[in-house]
Amino acid sequence: MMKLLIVDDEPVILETVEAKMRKEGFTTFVADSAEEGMRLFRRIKPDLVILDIMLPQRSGFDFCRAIRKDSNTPIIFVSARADEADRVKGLELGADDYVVKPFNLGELAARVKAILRRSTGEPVREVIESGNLRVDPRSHEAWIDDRPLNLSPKEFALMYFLGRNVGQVFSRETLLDRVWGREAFISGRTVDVHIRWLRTRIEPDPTNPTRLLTIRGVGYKFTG
Amino acid sequence: MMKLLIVDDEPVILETVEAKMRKEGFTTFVADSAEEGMRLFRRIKPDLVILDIMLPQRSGFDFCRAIRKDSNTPIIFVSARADEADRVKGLELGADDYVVKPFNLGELAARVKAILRRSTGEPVREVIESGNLRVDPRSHEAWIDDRPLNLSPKEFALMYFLGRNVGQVFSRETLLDRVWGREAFISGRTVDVHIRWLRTRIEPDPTNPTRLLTIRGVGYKFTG
DNA sequence: ACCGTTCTTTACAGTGTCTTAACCCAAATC
DNA sequence: GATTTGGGTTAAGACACTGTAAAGAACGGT
Repeated sequence: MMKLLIVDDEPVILETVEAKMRKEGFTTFVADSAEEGMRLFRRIKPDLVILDIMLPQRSGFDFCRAIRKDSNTPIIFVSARADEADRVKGLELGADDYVVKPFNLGELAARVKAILRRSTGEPVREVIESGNLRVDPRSHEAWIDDRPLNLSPKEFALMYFLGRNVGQVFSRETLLDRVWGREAFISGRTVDVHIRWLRTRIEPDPTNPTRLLTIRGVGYKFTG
Repeated sequence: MMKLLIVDDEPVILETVEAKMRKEGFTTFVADSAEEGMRLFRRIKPDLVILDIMLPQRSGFDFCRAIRKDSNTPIIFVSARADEADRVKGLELGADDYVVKPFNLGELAARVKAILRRSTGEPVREVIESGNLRVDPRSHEAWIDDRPLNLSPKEFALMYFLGRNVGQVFSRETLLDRVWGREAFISGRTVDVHIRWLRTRIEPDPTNPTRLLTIRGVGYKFTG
């Protein structure tokens, strides 16, 4: 999970921003001073920093410089002033974005996501080939012997995941966690159903599977 | 010695860029408005222009047009926005490169040198052809079978982007990020609408698309 | 200042997909 | 062999997602 460090000397800002970002699914850490922020930064190595430049004694700038000295961690500046000089100074110091108070929380969240998307790059999406099966996440298509299999979104996600981990057994819980997502509170039996559907697509005889196997009492595995 | 003309209305940018370029061994001239820039341009005939398109009253675009009217002097655009439409517009007007703020000074210098090195370099903007579809960013026109499509700016930007990435699926979020630009805080549904409009232009039967496909739960892709 | 174009939002309808629940069967356990 | 446990299978309702139209806002040109 992505970790955010939020540094601001106004408690109210700190709280509201933290609440919003938690709701958006980020893990948050907060600091109300540059010193505390720096300590936290070194310890938790956040994926992005939301930083109020107007901390006392211009220490926001110092903080930014300190971070930039030995990392490329994205920084979003937050400031009460629309002062152009400050803005430029901020960008020059290596800020990735700049938001002026009062700001919209949704907008801030959107910018955070946009930057994280950019900096971390898209997750590696590579084509999977296993026997006569081919799965291409970039075009979101899958084939068997060049015959397209029109998988539904979940079917595709499940197939892609199993295809990346050929031969490994996964419990229903693990599959729910990694294919459905952590927030999914879903009955484990749902997995069975999707497995069945996948079988009807990739197995010649879905009732006697040869590639998508059940390991009784454990889970499922794709043999390749 | 190579002469650079730098045009930007933000004094701090002007200063920092000028300082860097001098240090890199260029002779620099600066202007903080399009008018002043045009005067200087005629007098000193620089080898390259670094131009902020976001000058007041869109005069950056006008300036660019004016230069292109009677010279091939390379131009590097600098902009606060990553907006695809602007980018296309810029390339259409004859920009040789396009740098988005906040930019790294070293990177800017590198681009300047690269462009000057290939004085008769390869064009950055390329025509896209895919089946009977042709998209030309220089003239900002698109055709199907030589029949012009009269795309609106956003339609064009979207078509151009998808055309450069045939077969790849893009989420609404990604499209907003890469076609609309970083500053866009826009409902994802807007993408749907533009997709629909594009379909009415390039699909024989927009209700049953064959080239501009929906990947349910994921996004859209252009198959070519 | 007006008008036409383009962009964005919103609402609603239609439809594909997901999840659940129920029932049945097979395997393990006693 | 009876009982228990786990998985297969199916169908139906709930849900989420997209298509589409239309209205309002923003923009540019005259």
